[in-house]
Amino acid sequence: MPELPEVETTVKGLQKVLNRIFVYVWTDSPKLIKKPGFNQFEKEIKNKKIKRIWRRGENIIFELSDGYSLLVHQKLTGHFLIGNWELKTESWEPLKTGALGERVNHYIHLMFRLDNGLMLALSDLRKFAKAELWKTESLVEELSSLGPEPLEKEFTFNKFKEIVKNRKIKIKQILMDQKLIAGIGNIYSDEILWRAKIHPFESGAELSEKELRDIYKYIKPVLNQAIKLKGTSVSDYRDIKGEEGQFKKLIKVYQKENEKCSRCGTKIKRKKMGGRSAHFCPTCQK
DNA sequence: TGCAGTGTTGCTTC
DNA sequence: CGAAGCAACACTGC
Repeated sequence: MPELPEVETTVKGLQKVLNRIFVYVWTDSPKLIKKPGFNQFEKEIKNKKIKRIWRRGENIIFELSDGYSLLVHQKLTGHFLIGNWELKTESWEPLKTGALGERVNHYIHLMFRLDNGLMLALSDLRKFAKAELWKTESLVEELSSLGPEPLEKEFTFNKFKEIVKNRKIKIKQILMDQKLIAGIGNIYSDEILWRAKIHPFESGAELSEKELRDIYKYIKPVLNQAIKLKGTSVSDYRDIKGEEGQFKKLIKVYQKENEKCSRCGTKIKRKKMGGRSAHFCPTCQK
């Protein structure tokens, strides 16, 4: 599910577990806990208080007491749910209700019981999501290898130009590379480039100053608008209340192969780029 | 029925 | 060094 707007939406929803304490953790896929092993994870996270919940790129970070931080990356289909359902002695009884009903239950692979009785659950159809428990200090250092946050003031046009210029890789790949710019993925790179009228296969080094300005001009507005609409729902993505994101109404090219470009009527094309799909209008994106 | 495609990342290979 | 391919997994849709 997640690119910056979806993760931002999730982080906002998660604020309601601020100051809560982890009292119990359950998983049916210990493999999703990458650091440390599950047993140690369980031992260390117990009784830690959630002091701050924030986002860096597509990563969700729960800053905990005693100098620990829990990092969750939702990858393709992960999403958090908060509920007040009960824990039975023998088995967990996750959501009886909810946007996707029983379907959701089946995909919950990690659950935390909080000190006020609420459950914090991670649902993840494809099981690509990861959770890691770090010492906050080393996590901060780790995260510093990510590119700048595109919505921060410091992400100026000059900064953007510096990142793109002289890079021979395709502009869409530059936008999606988390080490260059953090938080933009397949959907929003397609959407930004359509608005800027730039072909996704254009190499960064070959873009003119004007073209760079056109791209830059749309990065923040597209992301901000998507945040306002709580992101884009593709298949299983839901916000923390189980609601779908509404940005899909404003999607112009992503997954719209063979539909007409709303600007010029040409059929939208899909073309492979390194195992992913790029969607674009072959007429207005040059 | 089978296979290509799906929001991401990270490893291996050339 | 870069780029490409593929694997992690489960499901949908043509």
